[in-house]
Amino acid sequence: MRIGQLARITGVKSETIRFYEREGILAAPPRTRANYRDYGPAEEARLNFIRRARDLGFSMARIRELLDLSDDAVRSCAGIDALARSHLGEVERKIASLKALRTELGRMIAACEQDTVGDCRIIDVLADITEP
Amino acid sequence: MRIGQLARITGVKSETIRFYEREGILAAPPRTRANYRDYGPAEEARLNFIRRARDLGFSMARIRELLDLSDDAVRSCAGIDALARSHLGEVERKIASLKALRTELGRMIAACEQDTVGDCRIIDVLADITEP
DNA sequence: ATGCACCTTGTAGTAACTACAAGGTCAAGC
DNA sequence: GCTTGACCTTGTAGTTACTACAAGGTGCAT
Repeated sequence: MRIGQLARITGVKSETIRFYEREGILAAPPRTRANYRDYGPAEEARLNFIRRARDLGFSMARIRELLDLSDDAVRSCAGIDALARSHLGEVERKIASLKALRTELGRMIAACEQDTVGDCRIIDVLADITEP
Repeated sequence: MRIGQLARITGVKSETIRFYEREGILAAPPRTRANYRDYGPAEEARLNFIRRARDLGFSMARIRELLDLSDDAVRSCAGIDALARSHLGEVERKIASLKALRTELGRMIAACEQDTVGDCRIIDVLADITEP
């Protein structure tokens, strides 16, 4: 498929897809006779991954590392282990923060249902999550 | 406290704190005789919140909305409810994605412990999470 | 009174997009 | 066969959310 269709499917703009290629995070696909980029389903999956990871607040450097975990068999098991553990720590922290946020938002909605506005503790709710 | 100490405590650079003030996401604090910004614990909590929310991939506009939930009593209960529900949806989605990522990272680490490298399914793991 | 660490404003640079300009490609319709 | 329109190409410039640096003021300790 061409870049436009891939953009529609993934919700990532054509310009951004080309940007990812320039940054080396997405491989340059084969070209058609007309010099158009020609993508397959593997690129679609990879692009969806990148998009989600960005939405979760991972930097491009961090995403590059995650993709490396997936890409090369070159890496040693010890290397994979260390990298995966480090990412796992970040993921756990994010989950903890989001759960705290979810609880507070749920509480506010519940209070509203009873028309008892009650003050918002959103700010305090993330206060004791351990440092990133 | 002055901006430097607030920066050390929160891990947010002084320049970034001033930037948040310019953007109206953090109120301008009182000044000392020497025209230095003078912060209290409320600003510290707010700043920690902003920092965590950014780390979780929320845009500044979205954070502004969350802080508005907390700030003004002006808003109607219906307004609070709608906004909180919308944020709750985003939070739930992020949690689901992160849990999938956590599972896969855990699987890879476990495989490594048995020296059975096994291929990485990180990319596929976020594939079926519903669209943001 | 002179370092020194700290603060002030302002401007310019970075990361990760995003938009736009100027032009090439190609299937569809007249 | 030629044009129209949707699509593609590269390249450059703008946006968001910082980040770094310059040029100078403040104030405590020697």
